[in-house]
Amino acid sequence: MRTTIKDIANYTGFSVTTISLVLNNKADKIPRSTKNKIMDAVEELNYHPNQLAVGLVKKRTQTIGLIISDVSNVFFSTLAKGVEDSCRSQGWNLILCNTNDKHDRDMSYIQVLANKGVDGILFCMARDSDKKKTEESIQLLKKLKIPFVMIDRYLEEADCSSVIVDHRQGGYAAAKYLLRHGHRNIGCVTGPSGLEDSMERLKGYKKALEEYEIPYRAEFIYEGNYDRESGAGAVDYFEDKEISAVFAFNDMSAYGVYNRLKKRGISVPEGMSLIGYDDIFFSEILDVPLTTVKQPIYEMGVESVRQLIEEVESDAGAKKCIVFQPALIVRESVGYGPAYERGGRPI
Amino acid sequence: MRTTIKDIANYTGFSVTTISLVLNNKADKIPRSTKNKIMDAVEELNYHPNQLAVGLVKKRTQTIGLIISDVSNVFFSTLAKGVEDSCRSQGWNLILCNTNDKHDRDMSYIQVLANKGVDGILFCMARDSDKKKTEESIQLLKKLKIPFVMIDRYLEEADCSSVIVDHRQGGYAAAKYLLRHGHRNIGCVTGPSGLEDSMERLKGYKKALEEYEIPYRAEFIYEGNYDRESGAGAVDYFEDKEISAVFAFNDMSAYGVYNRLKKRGISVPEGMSLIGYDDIFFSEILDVPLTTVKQPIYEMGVESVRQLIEEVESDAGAKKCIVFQPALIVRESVGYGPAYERGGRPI
DNA sequence: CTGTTAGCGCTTTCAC
DNA sequence: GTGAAAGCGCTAACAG
Repeated sequence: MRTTIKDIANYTGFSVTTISLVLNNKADKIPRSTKNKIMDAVEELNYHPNQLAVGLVKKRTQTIGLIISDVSNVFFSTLAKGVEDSCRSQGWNLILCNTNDKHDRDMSYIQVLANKGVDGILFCMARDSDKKKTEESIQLLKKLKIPFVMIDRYLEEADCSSVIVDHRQGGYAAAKYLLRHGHRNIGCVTGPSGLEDSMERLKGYKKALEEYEIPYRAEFIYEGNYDRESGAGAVDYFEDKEISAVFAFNDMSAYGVYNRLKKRGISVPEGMSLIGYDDIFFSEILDVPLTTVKQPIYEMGVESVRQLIEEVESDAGAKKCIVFQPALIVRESVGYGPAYERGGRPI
Repeated sequence: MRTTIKDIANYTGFSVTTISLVLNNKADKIPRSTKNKIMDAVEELNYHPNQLAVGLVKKRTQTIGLIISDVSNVFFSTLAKGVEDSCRSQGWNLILCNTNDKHDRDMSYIQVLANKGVDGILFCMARDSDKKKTEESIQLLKKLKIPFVMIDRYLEEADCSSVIVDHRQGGYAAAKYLLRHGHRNIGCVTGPSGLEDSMERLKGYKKALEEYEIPYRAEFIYEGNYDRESGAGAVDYFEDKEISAVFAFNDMSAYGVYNRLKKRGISVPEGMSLIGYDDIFFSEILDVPLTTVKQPIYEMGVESVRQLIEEVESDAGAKKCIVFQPALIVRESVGYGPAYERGGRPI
């Protein structure tokens, strides 16, 4: 049997109250000598409070839940790492929940976590969530009165904290970098048109064009699916479009672009400039290291925990939307375009 | 305030005992009518038992802890996915613990998990654990009487369950595949000589040579560090060794080999055959897709949970060492060697 | 068939 | 300064 607080009481001759008091640093009026005796006994009997009992009475467990779709996806595993590191450093624990992007698992995990008495939830909503499902999740969370912060998703209506990245800025930075290098006809390989992050990147791209007073041309946009095939398909599609650079909305499709170009004997960056998004680990080690846009995923994990704990500890607290800026990672896949040679307008 | 069992009792007019009985399916003698009333009330008041209270009295939490060094490492995130999936399907939960390979974090997490009342622990020991530290961890686990299964590490002495992969077999399979393709002079790029998995792969390699009655030549072995640089260094080292194939002990170093060969104008598999180990995701999408050895990591996660839960539920139960066999994934990086053309001895 | 009661291990109010 | 006692929400003997 584990040592309990009673054991310490018996062993030292004090009451459980006294033990509890000194263990919880509420022992203003208890003399050093008593404290010492108790601490010695704790050490000697190797006492560690049963956190189930503590949680039951304090209604705090120092535990949070992380709901994501799939830890084996590098985005989420990086996030989870940040979350876990942040938890540990503050003495908290983490319950991991994979939903495989199923909304009903979101729902059931929220309930399970509530039953386990987590103090808060970090919530990456399932991708299959439409407006109604989203609302349902949020509603449940609110009914259960569990503090939560949404990750990678911002909801105007839902009064809650979010940690997101500014994809528009990411798209803008990528496009502008290309423009500054003298590219004017820039093809895009987007993600599925339903996804907000893809749409935002596109908006950023448009904004950069506007700044350069270059008309937006729909035929330069190829709707992809964030996979290699999309990249390859885009190259075929762009064949007759006189494009000097491609902005792929993620590295996977950038890689597809790269391979298909190579197959056609077009080299990067000489024959075509290429920029990606995500900075997945092999982007750095390709033959032509990929210039790309990196999201501070780990930091988002860390920050979301900070925000969540703050809300937990202050009971509610101010809801915030924390926006992270992606960073342009310059490597070797972008060269100078025609406008640059003609005396472009580098800012 | 959350609905409690008392609320259900008041609402229905029955006692908490009766409620508890029907909720726990121990209500043999309770009439349908009563049951129905209770279930209706449960539904209506949206009652969910507080698992902290349940855990406190039952001494079971349906929760396990997973101690690994780093979720953001793809090996562990894949494992974690298997573990979590397996937990969910059985109604269990998972507390995730990252140690960054620090032994003292192993120790503190074990204690924390115990305090939280987990029913068992899946334990990937920190890499920095020497014999003494290893013993210390195991000792603690045993003192705490927490069922645990070791992952990726087998300890003869420690009477406990393990889930491991047969790296010797992996090394054997890779080497034999090369031999069957007519290669006789096969270079190896190993991992650090201290790591057991690397040593095991080497033993498998030797065993295959023996089977073919080919003398083992120490100069064909290049000690690497599981990184790209190791692969590049190996190519330089092998330059004057008349080797027709390289067995890299992981895909990262295989990739290093591949790149350096390319730089030297040697093509794979025409100029040199190459085989890797791990099957990391980009091995498949390289220009020359890499033939490699794949560990069933996800399945190991699933299986380790199965074993752990079995031990938890049977109180102790039989300790087992579950050995997984790696699989050879044949792609395009291995060609035929000199012995094959001279009429080799394919089995 | 159902209810009373005694905990599980802890915190906290209140009294001495 | 310290302790008795109530109670967190639940389960499980034991009665009846």
